[in-house]
Amino acid sequence: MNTVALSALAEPNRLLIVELLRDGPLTVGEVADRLGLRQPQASKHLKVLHEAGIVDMRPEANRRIYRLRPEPLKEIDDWLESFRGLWEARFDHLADYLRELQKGTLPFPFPSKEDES
Amino acid sequence: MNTVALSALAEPNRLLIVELLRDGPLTVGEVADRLGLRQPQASKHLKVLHEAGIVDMRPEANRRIYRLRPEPLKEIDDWLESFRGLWEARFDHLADYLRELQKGTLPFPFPSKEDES
DNA sequence: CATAAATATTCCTTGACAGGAATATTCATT
DNA sequence: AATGAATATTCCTGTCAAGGAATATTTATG
Repeated sequence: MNTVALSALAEPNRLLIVELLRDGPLTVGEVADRLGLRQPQASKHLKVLHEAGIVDMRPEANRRIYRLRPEPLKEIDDWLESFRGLWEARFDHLADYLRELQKGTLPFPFPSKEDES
Repeated sequence: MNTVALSALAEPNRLLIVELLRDGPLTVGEVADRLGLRQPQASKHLKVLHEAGIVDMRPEANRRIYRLRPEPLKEIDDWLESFRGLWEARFDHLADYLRELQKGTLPFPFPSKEDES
């Protein structure tokens, strides 16, 4: 998998920008206003998102309108698909599992997250 | 959304570690071997993944066995769900759309990605 | 043509992070 | 107790990314 899109999304303000653009295209100024960013930072973040292919841009007179592109997000989604089995494990045989657990015949009784240091 | 897991995954070696662990738990040494990393770097990356909640750890005598945790990945997956409409747009009304486009009544005939500088 | 609005870019500083090398820690084995 | 194996931690260094401030660029408008 490509880590370019992930790096771009790992910055909190950029993640918020992406969530904003989910509801439709916005100009730089609108993004800056709604997130309380200074204009140059909004421009810079949008530039990073653009270079990562996460947004489109189209000039409209004075302004620049940025719009979300689906492809990189879909790519991450596709990657996650190969992990979906992890949390979609079925509970059809939960009773059986617990029985085995009690007999102490199972290999991996991991501690819960909370038990760890 | 939380960016902790995203930051952890944005590092190429860590992303590879996660892909390795998809097929089952591994020790530090096994991770290092399979990715051609030095042991300390493997330990450090696993530490970051652990702090991000992406992996479990359980000591086994001399070794430490790391295992993937579903929760953070599922969290990202859930977040992406709100964007899925972007690439699952239906084409039922494509003909209508093209007709409107020809009449020049539509607001957003964006340039293609390739047209951009 | 001068000015203002919207946006991009540059420069600077600071903090985080990754890898390398060395060392510390923990546990099993003899 | 001494040694070795597996792992963690520390220290160092270089790189990179983010925000602030200032400035450049582009376009509309009077």
